[in-house]
Amino acid sequence: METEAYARDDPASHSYGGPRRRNATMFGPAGRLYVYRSYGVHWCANVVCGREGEGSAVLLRALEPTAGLDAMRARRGVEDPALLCSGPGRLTQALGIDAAYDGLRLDHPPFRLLAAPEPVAVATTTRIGITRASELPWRYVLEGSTFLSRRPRPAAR
DNA sequence: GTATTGATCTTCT
DNA sequence: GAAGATCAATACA
Repeated sequence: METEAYARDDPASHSYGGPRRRNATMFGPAGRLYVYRSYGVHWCANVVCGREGEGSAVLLRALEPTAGLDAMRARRGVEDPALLCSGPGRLTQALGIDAAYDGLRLDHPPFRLLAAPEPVAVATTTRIGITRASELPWRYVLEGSTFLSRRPRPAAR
């Protein structure tokens, strides 16, 4: 439901400044998962894209829980589906993703790659939660979704 | 309702 | 020793 793009020549990106130990996965081949520790508390998951050595990735900021709701609730300790995966740290906690998943291919188990069921309406906004280059319009959300990391409104009434 | 802060890890200076 | 692609609890209006 919500993603953010990070590029090589992007001051907010981990790949900014070239390959290092932590961001090695970002510079690997596309289609892998890049997992890192955020603020010492959360895990964040990215999909590596671009060519090998390019160092770009897409941060998964929110998704709509459609399966395994009970497992997600157990891991999160939250009931409301709208709060299960609405944020990068929440998302990884709900899915049980940690450093062990860093570098894994998304087209191999335990993951699966599926085609989008239908065209979706995507809105573009500025990025969130970063201190550098936050003005770049590289955040992409599903139009009208109620599962975003920052709600547009407390449900129209 | 908005604003502030603690938690606590990895990397970099 | 500081900063950071965050979250949730607490403080304040």
